[in-house]
Amino acid sequence: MTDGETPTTPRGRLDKRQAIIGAALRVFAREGYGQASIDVIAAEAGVAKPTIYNHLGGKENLFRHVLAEIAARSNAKTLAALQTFPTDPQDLRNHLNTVGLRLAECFVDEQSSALRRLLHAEIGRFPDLFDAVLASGPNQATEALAGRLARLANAGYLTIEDPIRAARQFVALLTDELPAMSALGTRPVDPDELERAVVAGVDTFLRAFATPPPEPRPRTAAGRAESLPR
Amino acid sequence: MTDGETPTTPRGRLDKRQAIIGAALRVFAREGYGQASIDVIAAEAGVAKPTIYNHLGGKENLFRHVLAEIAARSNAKTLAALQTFPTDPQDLRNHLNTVGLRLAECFVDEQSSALRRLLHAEIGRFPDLFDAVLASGPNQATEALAGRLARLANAGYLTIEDPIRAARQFVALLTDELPAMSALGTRPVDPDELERAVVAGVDTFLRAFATPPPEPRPRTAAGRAESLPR
DNA sequence: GTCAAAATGAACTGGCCAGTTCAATCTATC
DNA sequence: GATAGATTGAACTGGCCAGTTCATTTTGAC
Repeated sequence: MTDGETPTTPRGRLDKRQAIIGAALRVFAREGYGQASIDVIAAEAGVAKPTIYNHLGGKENLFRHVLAEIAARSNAKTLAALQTFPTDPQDLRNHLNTVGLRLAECFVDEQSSALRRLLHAEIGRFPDLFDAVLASGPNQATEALAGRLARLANAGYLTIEDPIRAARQFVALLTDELPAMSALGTRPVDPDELERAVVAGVDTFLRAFATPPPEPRPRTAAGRAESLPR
Repeated sequence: MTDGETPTTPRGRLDKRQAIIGAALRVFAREGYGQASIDVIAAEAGVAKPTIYNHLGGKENLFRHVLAEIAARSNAKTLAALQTFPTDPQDLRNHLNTVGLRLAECFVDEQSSALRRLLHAEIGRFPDLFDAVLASGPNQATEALAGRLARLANAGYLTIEDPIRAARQFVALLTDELPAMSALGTRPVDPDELERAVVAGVDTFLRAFATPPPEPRPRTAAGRAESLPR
């Protein structure tokens, strides 16, 4: 309706469904569940209102599909970021900084942030969604990360008793400043600030978990000086 | 209305205002801003609807007052918890565990959690509230905590370059498991689990920031064994 | 006891929205 | 080009709710 000529919604396709979910994703993320209007979603999808009810039952069902979609996308992004995890621990700190930066970028990603906001907002109305998203997303990422950390520990580069906990703490250290920096994902993040936060998180992580190098001076952790901008 | 006999709302007092804010706090926390109904708030406060509009302008104004109230309470609780921070660093780990547990209890507190949920949910509608609450709450706590940490560092018990960052990371390590454990504050937390999470956070914090004691055996940190359930 | 200010309740307005209905139109396929 | 199924627009129902009005009652102070 808003632009009847654009080929983005080819009017009559069976992928109306995708258009609907995409539009619903945007509108829910923008306005929240309660304030989102089906009419607005229909308009934004370039679709008639009854079509929505044909494809996906009602508002609640639509919302569940949307959350599942965002969760799947965010999870895929995060797991992809973990692929860059160092197996070769030459210059472990730099590798961790790199993978940490990718994880942090996943964290401040617009859709990830929207997902977190929606979960917080609607946990009263949809208590089950929280556990479902947790299981399908962060828990998998934590497991994957824990496996990578365990390999490094096993090879002697890190000293870790509980890899799951270490993985959670790694993420916690990486992301603790990000909500404030991005205003819960509603404003863009300065890449430099993001990198500084990541470097700080990796630094503390290595302080806690790096195995001291074989040289007889384990008291001063290796390569920490150049990572502190101020 | 619901209980016309109770002396909690003495009908006709000027503290109607407090009753209104209290009820609004509960209803907003329970239902969110959009779904909360002024009629319900009025009923729950034992007050007529026009009274709400007399005391506090409209729904939006009421919401802002409510958030200010929760933020102030949570902040006060947190700062009080920080009073127990160790100045005497005998058995630093145990002291940090204690103060960490109090901080974690503040974090999972019903009102703190509700505040976080409401901020996440309504940051689109009330973008200013996020920064306001941040400034009035967590930032003050971080400053206070940083001061305490700096004293310990200055006395040689911790090795900290940036106390503010260390304070943020301390809190991040303490709280990283809590949202999942408490389902964003919507279900009670097992005190044992809470303590275990705190002990784990403090352990990693000390690994990263504790200055090694003068004794020659710093590798096995004291009192860590009993804190690992699995 | 009197009186003014505050509180009450009940009704009312205007607006928004989920979900439905239906006749007309489009689309793909054969 | 005929047909079945999807799509459309538009109107409609029923419900919820913010905010207002007003005549009546309650309250506290004097």
